[in-house]
Amino acid sequence: MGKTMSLLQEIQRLSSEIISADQLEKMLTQSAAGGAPLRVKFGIDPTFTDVHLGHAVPIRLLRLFQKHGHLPVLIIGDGTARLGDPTGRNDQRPPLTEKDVARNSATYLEQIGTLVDLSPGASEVRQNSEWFGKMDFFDCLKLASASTAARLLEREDFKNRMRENLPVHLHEMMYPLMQGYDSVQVCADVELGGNDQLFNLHMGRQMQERAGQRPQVCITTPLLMGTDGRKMSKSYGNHVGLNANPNDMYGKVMSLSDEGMGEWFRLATDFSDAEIAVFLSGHPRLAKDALAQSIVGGIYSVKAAVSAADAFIQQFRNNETPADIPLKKIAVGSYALPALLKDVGLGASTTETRRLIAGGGVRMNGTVIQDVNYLVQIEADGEALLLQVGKRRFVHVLAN
RNA sequence: GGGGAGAUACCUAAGUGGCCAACAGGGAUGGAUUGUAAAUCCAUUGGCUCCGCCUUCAGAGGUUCGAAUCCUCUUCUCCCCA
Repeated sequence: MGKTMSLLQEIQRLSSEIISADQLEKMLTQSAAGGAPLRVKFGIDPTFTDVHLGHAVPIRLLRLFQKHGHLPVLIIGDGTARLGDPTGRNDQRPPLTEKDVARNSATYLEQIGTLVDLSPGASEVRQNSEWFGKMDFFDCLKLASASTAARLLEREDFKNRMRENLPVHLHEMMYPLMQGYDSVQVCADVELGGNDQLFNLHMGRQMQERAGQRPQVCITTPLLMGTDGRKMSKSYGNHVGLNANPNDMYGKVMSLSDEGMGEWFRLATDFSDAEIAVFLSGHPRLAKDALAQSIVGGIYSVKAAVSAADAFIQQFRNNETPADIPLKKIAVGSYALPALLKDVGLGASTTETRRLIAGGGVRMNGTVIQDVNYLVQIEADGEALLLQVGKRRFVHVLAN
């Protein structure tokens, strides 16, 4: 009983809303008293390949359930991905091809696998095309009859879009129904999602009730804000990808604004509230270092985290060159510096690289070059040339 | 089906015949500084064979010495009516 209570508390710490906590407590108690493990559903849309730390919050919660003997049921939304979850979007997502979906699903599972044990028996992984692929148009109509236009339009982002005179497509309104139907198909006991998913999770309860099942408990988790305080999103460039290499991941976390640290500690690390308080009362840079190391350590290893921290100090505090610099081979000859920079991938256009040069952002073997017309000789047996743009883009150039 | 409004660079959003490669804000990038890729300040933000040239303002035509701005058609969206 005490064990159930502490699990419940841990769950509450990572969640923003539980519908309902009483029901969850009952389920946990029942399960602990020899009942079946809870089927904890978490759905992901393989719409793009990057899973970031924001997604990791519900995944961490999923792991918590798994650690206590419950069964994660992962739904790969390969059926729903064809239309795209409208949540948080001002316009609809472009539809994906089957190939995109397959590739994205694979990388998703790989990245989620860093946090949750996905082996058969420990988890269940399902694709919702399994049931949606079999449905014909009449089944689809039947699904649509499960809700009403008014009910679906209650959704926050639909309401907003209607108010702003932006399009809301009919198929988008099907999305919550499909997600709800997934819950019916896998007989979910609990469903997890970010707190923008509340509406969709509720739909699962309704549809299960309609189908004569026990309605699932819905748990939403707070959304982890991006490094700049806005919603974490790849398109804002403020995300920390789970597949980022340790050094990048460490650096990205270090770019988090000081104000965001408390929440990141709570949602993305295993530190207790007391430990977090100690960090936050100390020096912000040290606190952020601990945060970054903990995050990198959790996904990779403590060793990787320590070395990422060292590399970071070396590169940004001491302005030394990093250890791993990509090497580009290039034909022997004489190059205008802007064109050379562009050729080795340090800029998208010569106009851009010219600006960087003029702005004092380009170094060659450690020396700032501000002459836009500078000519570089690439010799057959010469030493590797070190090109640097800004503080973190380095390339070695060698004749091939 | 009828009537009206709209589509501008990564995003938001000005501009309604020349002063527009296009105001402003956000973001991004570079520089200075520091406690970090925090904060703050400054600069840059279509391309090129770069002190000049080329291609942009949903798409295609047209009017004009000259168009993001005017006209015609097309595509897409929103609103009102049916």
